[in-house]
Amino acid sequence: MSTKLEIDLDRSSPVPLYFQVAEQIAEAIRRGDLTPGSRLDNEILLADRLGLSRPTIRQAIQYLVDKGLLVRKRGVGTQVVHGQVKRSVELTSLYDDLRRAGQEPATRVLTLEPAPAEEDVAQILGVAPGAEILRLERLRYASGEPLAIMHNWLPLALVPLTAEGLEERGLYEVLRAAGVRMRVANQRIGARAATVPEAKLLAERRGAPLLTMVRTTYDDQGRAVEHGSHVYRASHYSLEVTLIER
Amino acid sequence: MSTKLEIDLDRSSPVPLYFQVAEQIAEAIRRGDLTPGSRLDNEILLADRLGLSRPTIRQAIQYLVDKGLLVRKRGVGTQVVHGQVKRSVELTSLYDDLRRAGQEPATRVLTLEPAPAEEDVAQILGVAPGAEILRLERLRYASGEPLAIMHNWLPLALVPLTAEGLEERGLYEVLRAAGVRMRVANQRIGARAATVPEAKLLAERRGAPLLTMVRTTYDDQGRAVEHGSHVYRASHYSLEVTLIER
DNA sequence: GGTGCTTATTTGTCAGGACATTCTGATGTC
DNA sequence: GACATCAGAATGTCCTGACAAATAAGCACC
Repeated sequence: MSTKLEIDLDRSSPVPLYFQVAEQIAEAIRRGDLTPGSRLDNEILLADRLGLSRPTIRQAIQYLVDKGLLVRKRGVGTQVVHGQVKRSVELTSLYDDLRRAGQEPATRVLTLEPAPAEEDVAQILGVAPGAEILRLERLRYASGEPLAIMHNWLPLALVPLTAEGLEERGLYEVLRAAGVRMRVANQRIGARAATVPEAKLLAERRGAPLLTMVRTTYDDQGRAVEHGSHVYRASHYSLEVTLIER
Repeated sequence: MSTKLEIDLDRSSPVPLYFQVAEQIAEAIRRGDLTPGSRLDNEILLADRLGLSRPTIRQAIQYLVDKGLLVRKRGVGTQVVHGQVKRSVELTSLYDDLRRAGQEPATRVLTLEPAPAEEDVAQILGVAPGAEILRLERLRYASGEPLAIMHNWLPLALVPLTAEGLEERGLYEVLRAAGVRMRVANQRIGARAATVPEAKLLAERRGAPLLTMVRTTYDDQGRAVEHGSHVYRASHYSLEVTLIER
């Protein structure tokens, strides 16, 4: 199976060589040039052909193995995985997900104000109880229908937020644009029946099943940057997660 | 912050050196010898002190960065993350989760029989429509209370399953013990109201909110090894997921 | 006193080589 | 014909060495 797999390298580019290789292999898989189950040339041959060292090739392949596109087996070789692996787990927001799905999302900001931190939220965000934090409440629509009620709490000094900005872009996008580098998120996903006010906001019956998600996001340094408690209309939304075991 | 951080290496052990280093650093973090925010010695110094090369040290650190325990910054150094990062995402089953939480789980096998594959399941598992596959239906209890109804479909030739085996161990444990190496899982999580038969089995009211999960698990090669459709009592269970962005 | 430049430190990337381990298939033996 | 043994091939681990890029701190200059 010696698919010749053309790879162009640009040594003057600031993009690392291993990443250039990885992207072009991934692209070949997406395009179908590399079919599931087909074997890649061995690392030494690849390195030789591209004029790179074996560690660089290994780094490229390792990157794709971590993303779940390739499988390595010692003594055998490297293969493209069978089966359609969806895109890997990412730190995305509901807004991003909806946009990717082609449904133009809309947001109504219900609350955006500083407020003293309740004890539990204060502990999660790592601030003193009673300290001022930003409280944010939004209603998210997709295709004109209400979809989710979203509560968020953020450290006050983090980033300047405006209602206008939050109605045009997702919270994550705003944070990222402001230079916040989110790295770890802890999510607890559950379900419960809608209360009367929730039902009213979401155009559901009282008692309708809601999907709930409580999430805390940490940055680079492990500092909490956002804590959110959201409810989704189960009839209109579900969450997708892909797990990859290393 | 020159925490001395003793690390013993056993060069005669078959355990890779980078892994020995990684485990002992992780252990030091767990023990509290390395406090959140503290900086590790730089890679070159570490390599020197342990008599290892820098790539080996880097591999050890990279392993822990991927697990979310450490953070690297160019020009700055490597730090232990602030904040309690729960254990990383893993391919675990409900059974494993319950056992870890100290609740002795119990299982009642309702159905365990070969059956012709419906079209949708056949496509997911990659077999011909109408081919024989194994259909499995279980009721899972925790602390004596019913918790979940679990439907699974598996390729017939995969592994011999017995009702006795499945009442003593989780499905994942049985599969793993039989040499199946699961690597990727795709989960869709949602919620809906309980139907009457579901409510009866789970000791809930009709219409009670249920957490639903549809999952397909793939092995090493990307072949589907299991497809499941489960419902959980939302009042008694929630899912936890940790995302790490690389 | 503040601003911009320089410099030291640290991780990121890359090269090339050596040996170990594991898996597959072929070969040989009983 | 079935089983054990062996050789080849591929990835896994580990080494040494070098330069690049980003960050932070100190320093000179205005």
